[in-house]
This record gives sequence, structure tokens and C-alpha cells, in this order.
Amino acid sequence: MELQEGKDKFIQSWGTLGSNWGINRTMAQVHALLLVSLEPMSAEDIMNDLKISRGNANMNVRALIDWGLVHKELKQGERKEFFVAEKDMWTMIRQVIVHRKKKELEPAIKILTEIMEVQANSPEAEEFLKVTTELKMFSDKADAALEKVVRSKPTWMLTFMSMMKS
Amino acid sequence: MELQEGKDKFIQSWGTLGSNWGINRTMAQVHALLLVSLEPMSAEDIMNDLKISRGNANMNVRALIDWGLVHKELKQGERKEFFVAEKDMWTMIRQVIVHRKKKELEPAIKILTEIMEVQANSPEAEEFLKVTTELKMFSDKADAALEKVVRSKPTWMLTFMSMMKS
DNA sequence: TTAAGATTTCAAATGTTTTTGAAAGTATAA
DNA sequence: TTATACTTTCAAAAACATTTGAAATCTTAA
Repeated sequence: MELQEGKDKFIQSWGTLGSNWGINRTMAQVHALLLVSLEPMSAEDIMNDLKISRGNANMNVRALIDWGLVHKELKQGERKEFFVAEKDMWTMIRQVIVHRKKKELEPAIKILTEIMEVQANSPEAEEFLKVTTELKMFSDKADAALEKVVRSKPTWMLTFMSMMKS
Repeated sequence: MELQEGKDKFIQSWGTLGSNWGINRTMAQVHALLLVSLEPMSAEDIMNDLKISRGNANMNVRALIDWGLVHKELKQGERKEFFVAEKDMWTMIRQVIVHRKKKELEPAIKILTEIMEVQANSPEAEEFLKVTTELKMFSDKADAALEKVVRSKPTWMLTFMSMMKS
């Protein structure tokens, strides 16, 4: 496979995968583009490569910066801003986990905590509390596990996997 | 908090959370409704409770059955079908993991495998391969870890957590 | 069979999210 | 300061996803 073909495929596919990940298609494509680019890219470059509008490019680059997946970079004597993707995969994956945890897990835990205020004064209420309590327990465990993963060093993942083998 | 208030809050919130989870709002609400219902419910019941159309109810119940989160149940002498949610939380969570893994992780691994065919015949190609190889490695590890979780017994989660503490 | 009860389908309507591009805003060089 | 290069905003348009409800289909009892 040619390099250019591989890059294009990566960018396109990452966009499609992005939507399955609850991430805007274009945001994922911009990310992929920056990931495989050796040089920092300007908004202009991104617009041209992906054939998207200025507003769209700007929006998604800012979202990526917000996620901590992309950084601004200034070039000597150049007035425009250039963008670079975080290339360390462990850092990148960690940022994604933090964001998804915040968006998907934490609000669920908050709601479950609230509704567990229901009084267990009937068999029906007990059944309801059983469901919510169990859900809460699993959510808390998942939250703690992800927190641990996020706080860990890059090499920890390997240690972790050998533990899982048992 | 009153039981009914708690139930309503659960159903509404589960719907909202569902969208953050890439799950259709109504599908999540139907699931929540069945989770907190003591009795099996008919399509009619679901329509009335959630104030949704017949077609919508039917579609989402079928999607839930497809995910393995809901089962059909027949009642003696009744012609209509009734539906019941899987109440065992471990089984439920396992089904969700299986589905999301299939939708989010496996396609990514497939694409990464394909584009790693690129020949490492230039510094640029090498950089590209470095990114994709690392991504693939992490994806494989995540896949293996989830597979392990899914195959494990309910109690395993607890063992798992104590391992994580270290 | 047939009729009634129940489920499924699907085209059109509605609702939501993303994208565009022109206008407004900002920063820098001269 | 002023002109210019660049970035950001945002309302309208386009694309995409969900919901409706009536018609088609399936199923069962008689």
C-alpha cells in the first residue's frame, strides 16, 4: 500500500469510526489528519486537505484543543497559527478516557445517587432500589477502574495486562 | 423521595444519558421503564406510559431485544406479547460491553490492521507506521481486557477491583 | 376459512446536529 | 493610526436521525 493511500484511508475511516464513538465526524478527521502529518498545519491547510469550510475547521480544531488532543504552535515570522496533534498515544488515549468518563459515566452516577433517596417502604420500592443500587455499584467500580487507568504511567498498561491473564 | 417520582426521574434521565452513550433516547427510556417495572409490559403499556407511537415502541423494543437487554414473554390466554428487561445487572452490563466493543473497537482494529500494510520505505512512512502501530497495540490491549471482563463471572469484578488497588 | 387482534413496515413529518460562509472581531506590521 | 492578515462567531442551509401513524402483514381462535 502506498503511503498516501494509507493516510487517506486512515483519515476517512477515523471520521467514520469517530461517529461510532460519539465524536463529530469532522473533528475525528481533523484529528487523524494532524496525527499523520509530519508538519504543523494551518487552518488553511486543514480546510484545503479536507475540503471543509473555514468555520468548520476552526470549530473542530478548537474542540480538539479543548480535549487536549491538539496544540497550537507558532512559527517564526509567520502570522498564522499552526496546529499539531499530541503524538504520544498514551497521553492521547488518556485524554479521551477522561472526556468520555466525564460525559458518559459521571452524570449517570450523579442521577443514580439522587434517585437512591427513594424510601424502601414497599416491596415495589425495594425492587426499585435493588436495581438502582446495583447499577450504582457497577458504575462506581467502573469509574474507579478508569480513574486508576488514567492516573497510571504508560508502562502500567503492560503490567495491567499480565495481571489480567491470570 | 416518592417511588413514582424516583421512577419517573430514572426513566427521563436514563433517556438523556442514553444519548451521551450513543443510544437512542427512546430506546434508553423503554429500557429504563422495563427495568423498574415489576410486571411484564405490552407494547400498548409502553406506548401509554412514555406517550410514544406504536411504531416507535415496536422499533425500540426490538432493538433492545437485539441487544439482549429485553426478552419477550407470553402470558397464559393473552394474545399480545409482553416484555421484560434483563434484571441481572452483570448480565446487562456485559451485553452493553459486547455491543459497544463490536461497534466502537473492532472496526477500529480492522482498519488499523489494513493500513499497517503501508511499506516503511521513507521517514514519513515510518512515522505513519509508528502512530498506527501504537494505536493498534493499545486497541488490542483494550479489546483483550474487555473480552476478559465479559467472559468473567459476576464476582470477578470484585477480585478485579482489589487487584486494581495495588 | 375468516375475522379480529396484534405486530411490523415505511413514507412523510418533525426534530437535531453539522456545515457553510459572510460579517464581525483581533492582532500585528508598517 | 491604519491596513492587512488572520481568527472567531453565528444565522441560515443542508445533512442526518428519529418519530409518527396509517396501511400492510402476520397470527390465532372459532
